[in-house]
Order: sequence, then structure tokens, then C-alpha cells
Amino acid sequence: MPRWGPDADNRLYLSAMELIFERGYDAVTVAEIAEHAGLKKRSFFRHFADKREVMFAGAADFEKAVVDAVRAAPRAVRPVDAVMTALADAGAGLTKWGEPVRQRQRVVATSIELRERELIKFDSLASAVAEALGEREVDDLTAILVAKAGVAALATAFQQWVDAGGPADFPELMAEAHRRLRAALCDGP
Amino acid sequence: MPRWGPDADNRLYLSAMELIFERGYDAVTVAEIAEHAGLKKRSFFRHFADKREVMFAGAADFEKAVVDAVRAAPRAVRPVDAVMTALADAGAGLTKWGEPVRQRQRVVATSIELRERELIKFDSLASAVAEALGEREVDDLTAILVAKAGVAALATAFQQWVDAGGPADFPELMAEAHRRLRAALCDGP
DNA sequence: TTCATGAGGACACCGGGTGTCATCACCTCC
DNA sequence: GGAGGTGATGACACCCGGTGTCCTCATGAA
Repeated sequence: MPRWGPDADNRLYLSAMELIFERGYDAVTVAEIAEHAGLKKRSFFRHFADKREVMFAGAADFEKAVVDAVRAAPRAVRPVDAVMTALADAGAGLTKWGEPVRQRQRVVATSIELRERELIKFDSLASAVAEALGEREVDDLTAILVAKAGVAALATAFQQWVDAGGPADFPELMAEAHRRLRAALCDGP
Repeated sequence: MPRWGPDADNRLYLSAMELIFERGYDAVTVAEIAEHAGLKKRSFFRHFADKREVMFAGAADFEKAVVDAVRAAPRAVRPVDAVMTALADAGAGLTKWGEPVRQRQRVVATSIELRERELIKFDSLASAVAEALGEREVDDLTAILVAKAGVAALATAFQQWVDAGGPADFPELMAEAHRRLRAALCDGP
């Protein structure tokens, strides 16, 4: 399909990762990323909406995977369980890539603007999940709350996975987060 | 204490609100805000870290109020209830200001960068709440999850309050969010 | 061979944000 | 009351992210 230098998107992505992992996000300019990929600054912005976005390539795929899994869950499954399972599975797929993912996440942690972008990705994910829940006769308020709670569990489990360093079972981290949240909310005096 | 033109912070804030409410966030430059307050662009950045920050003046006070309330909650109160109550009370204090707060929030909704900033404020709030919970013998994982669930309820209730338009009882919106979340997580098959 | 197409380049411009040095009102202390 | 310290502001020069516009040119189809 690409009729020019093949795969400009991917070349830019790889170029960005190489330079940013080496020197840090703030110390690399868009012009440098582009030149390193054999392109010009102006062209970078034809492939990525802004500099931050290159760090979140694949986020749309992740969101789609989660939403599809929520939609595919049997109606008998409670909404919260459908969401937690979908997020755990998608997270398992992501964390399977191991070290590069951790490295990327450590870069995100160094920059406020990247943290902000990450949070809006999470928020977008929650909204999409809530909408998917709406298709299974869950009221809007419950849907968004369950979605946000799920995303909170995901973010927490993901952080633990990054900090763990070695191999860690992501779905188990998610399940543990779910249990703790449930205990905190449900076990009452 | 201020020995120059009094209250430059507040002048800049009022100047920003006036211009932004009138023309929209993107259509107003920092230089315009500063000049309108009798200052120069360079000085704006001596009072606010960036352009977005002027829309969130008072966020630090809000966070402090919440954290103090969590700390002040009796030990017998469950963590989740302490958090929800603290957030409901702080939210009540905020929503008491009525229309100007709704107007500000509508501006935030128009801009991606403002949404991002809002999300990181919420995230900061959750971290601060989690730390406060840590002081009452709540394990770290539970603390951050409860804090994030509370903030999710806050954000949802706040959105409902903005959309409601007229007077709305914020603590009741929070309580309803808490009930729905609890029902979704706890009522099992 | 010609032509439409779309990726990429050139170039100018804008606005947010920062480093640095100069200025100047105010306060204090002698 | 004058000297000096202090801190807020101004002036100015940059940098970089981001965009609008027009031009170039390889490619594939007719």
C-alpha cells in the first residue's frame, strides 16, 4: 500500500524509540526523530498528531481489543466481571512483550505531558468500555463507574507489573486488584 | 505582603476568565491575558506554570481539604466511607459557587489539553488520598484502589452536577454513585 | 506516454515556554 | 534621610511544537 519509502509510520516509531530510550523524551526533538527516519519534521506530523502520540502507538488497538472482549462476554456474566476479564486479557497480551513495554512505561513516567496523555488514553478506554456496557442493559451511571473502576484496577496492576521487573502474571495482578477493591467496598461492619 | 501591584495572581486569574469565557480558551493568548491584567507575558509564567494551570486555580486547596478530611475521619469509619465523605464534602464546597464553576468546567470540556490537565489533577488527588489512607493502616494496594474509586465517583458526580444545570445536591449525587458502584461490585449472582 | 494521486519537502508563521540581564519600587537599617 | 538589599517586573532573544500553503515528484493506471 505505501508507495513511497515503505512503512514511514513504523520507521518514525522505531526512530523515536531509539532516540528517546537513549537520550530521554525531552532531549529529543521532533525534527531529530524525523531526520533519523529519513524524513522532515513536517512529515512527522502527517503520521502522528503530536510528539506525545508516538509513545502510545497501539493504544487504539488495545482499546478495540478490550471493547470487543466486553461485547463478546456472555450475558450471564456480571458487567464488572466482564470488564475485569477483558482488561486482564488485553493486559496479558500487552505485557507479553516484556522489557520494551517496561522501558516505554518508564519513559512515560519521566514526563508530565506523557503522563497526561496516558491518563486521557485511560479515560478514553473507560468511556469506550462504558459504552459497550450500555449495550447490555446496564444503566449509564453504573456503566461509567464500573468502567472507571476496571481501568483503575488495570492501571494499578500495570504499575505493579512494571515495578516488578521480572516476569509477573498480569491477569493474577488484575485479579488481586479486583479482590482488594471488592473487599474494601463490600466487606462492611 | 505583595509590594507591587496588589494581587497579581488574582488579577491574572480574573483576566483569564473574562477573556476565555468570552472568546474561548484557544482563541486567547497568554500575552493577551497578561496585558489585560497590566502585565507582560513573561510575568504570567512567573505566577502560573503554564497557560492550562490558570484554569485550575484552587485545585491545590481542594486537594488539601480532601486529604485533611480523610485524616480527620474517625478510625472506626471504613476507608472507603472516609474517602467518599471527604470527597462529597469538598465537592459540596466547590459546587456551592454555582454557575461560575459550571462555566469553567464547560471550558475545560472544549479543550483536549485542559481535559488532560484535569485528569492529572484527579490523579494527583487520588495519590494524595491514598497516602492519607496509608496513615490508617490500610495496605498500599487497597489504598490506591479505594482512592481511585472515590475519585471516579467524584468525577462522575461532578459531571452530573454540571450537566444538571440547575441546583443539584452534590453529596447526594456522590452517595448515589457510591451506591451504584457498591451494587455493581458487591451484589453477586 | 500521459495523467491523476498522494506522500513528502520547502518555507513561513504562530504561540507556548524559558534563560538572562536590567530595572525599579519598596523596605530596612544605619 | 540616604545606602543598600530584595523581589517583582520588563526587555529581549531563543527554542520547539505545531500548522497552513504551495510545490515536487515517484508511482500506478489508463
